[in-house]
Amino acid sequence: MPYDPSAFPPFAVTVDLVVLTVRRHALCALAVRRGEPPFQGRWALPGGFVRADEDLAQAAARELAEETGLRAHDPSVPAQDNGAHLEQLATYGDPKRDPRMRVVSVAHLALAPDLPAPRAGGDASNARWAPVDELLQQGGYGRDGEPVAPLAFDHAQILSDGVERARSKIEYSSLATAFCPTEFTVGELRRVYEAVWGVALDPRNFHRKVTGTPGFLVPTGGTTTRQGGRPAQLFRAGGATLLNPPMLRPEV
Amino acid sequence: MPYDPSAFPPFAVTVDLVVLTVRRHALCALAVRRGEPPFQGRWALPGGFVRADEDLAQAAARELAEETGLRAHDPSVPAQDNGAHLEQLATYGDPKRDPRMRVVSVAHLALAPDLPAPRAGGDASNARWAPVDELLQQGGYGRDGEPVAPLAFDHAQILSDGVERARSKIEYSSLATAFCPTEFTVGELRRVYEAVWGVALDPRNFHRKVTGTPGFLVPTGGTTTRQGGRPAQLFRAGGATLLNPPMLRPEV
DNA sequence: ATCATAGTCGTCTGCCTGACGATAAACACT
DNA sequence: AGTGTTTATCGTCAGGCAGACGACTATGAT
Repeated sequence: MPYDPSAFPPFAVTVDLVVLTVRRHALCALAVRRGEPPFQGRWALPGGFVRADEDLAQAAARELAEETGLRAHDPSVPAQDNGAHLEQLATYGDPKRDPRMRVVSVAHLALAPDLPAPRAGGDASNARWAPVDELLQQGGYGRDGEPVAPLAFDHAQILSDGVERARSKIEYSSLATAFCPTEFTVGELRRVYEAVWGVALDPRNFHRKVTGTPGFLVPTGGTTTRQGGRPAQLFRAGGATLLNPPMLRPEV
Repeated sequence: MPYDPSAFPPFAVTVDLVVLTVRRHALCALAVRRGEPPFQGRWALPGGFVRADEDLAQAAARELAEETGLRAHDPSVPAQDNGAHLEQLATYGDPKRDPRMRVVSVAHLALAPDLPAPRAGGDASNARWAPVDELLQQGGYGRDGEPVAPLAFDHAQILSDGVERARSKIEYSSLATAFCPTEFTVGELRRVYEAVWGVALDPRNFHRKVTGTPGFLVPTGGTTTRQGGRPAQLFRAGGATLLNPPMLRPEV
């Protein structure tokens, strides 16, 4: 095909973000309320246009910072604090996914520790952490009794893909620690797995597995009783990124 | 951010293909020679612009058919013959990746059985299957003694990501069968794993593993001696897509 | 003091893998 | 026909790891 600038159609390119966190034992995603049509008033994933001089990862990191104040974890700086994990998820380009024009969206997945209230342009009522089950259920009523509308555009599909990616990725990587604060206990880490997978795990076997995997956890020396019960050792995430053998997700 | 058509820059969107196959015990990728600048005369991955009314997967399937004659496997039709596996790989959007203009490329990964000669616009000299090691090595000389130039654009990165995806995906899925003809032997399947991973596997343990995994292989009843030696049973790919427990890749 | 809660250490059993011996069935020679 | 070579296939054994679960420890709440 010879090069002809008129031979290709112009696209708008956006990044959309699936920002996941664990709050109150539930896997939650960041949702923002749309202020203008289409889908005005509906919840959607945060996102925005990629700028002319911007890489895709930069655009995703910028949007993440704008929506949450989080800085993305630079993979070259292992021991960075309070940064979210950010990775490209997939790209969605159905010709009809945006009724206005042809938009290709490069979705990214961010995993963040539990945060204070979100902010969207300073307006808290237009951004919230919602349990992913609630965001993904079609119709019906949420836990507060209000009717639930499906997410705008194809964002339910994107969110679903992001959740699936997170579920499988914590199996074979140490990424579950991205949901935890800098220092955390084995029990807190276990509750992350339980929230993301939606299952109950045996505390004894889990403890044996994570403390026995070299490089996964580094003890800080401190202890805490913030969960009640016997004081628990505090750990930081170790240098290992890949878990081998992986953490096994129970059947069904 | 209010909607303003002038607020976003226009992008060109392309699909690039990493088409992998196993030939003569080596993992090979399809490369095409560029006929015009930039990178004129250099090898590149096949690809092209996404059309105005086309989904990304459609565009990838169209390019795959144009370059190889392969039809992409429709995931909803399990027992389809001679179709290639096609999946989205990742999206590359560095502002400077194409010197002409801002191009975002949605790379796709295709796994195909060994094919006759490739064709690129009917001209065989402009398309070839090349061992991925050869395409990825920087400079130096290929096996035929000719100097090796790096792939055009960021295609070395894309190819490298595609190979890594294929290597990890055959661990926990039955995708290795996508490299095989419709009917194949356990030994042929083992040689696929050996070529993709670049390791030697124990034939006895491999045989035990694949024949013992329910749904992976279905015996057709026939046998063949095309590999020499004792006749081997022929199999077809079974319905299972996920391998649990996975096939373990040897260390190092 | 007693209870509830959470954390930590052990034990046992079964499954899976890696290492490897042994046999089987073809073909290519002599 | 016999011998060697090649590939396929079955078996055995030991070690590692996961699931199930018992036991004990150290807090705070009542």
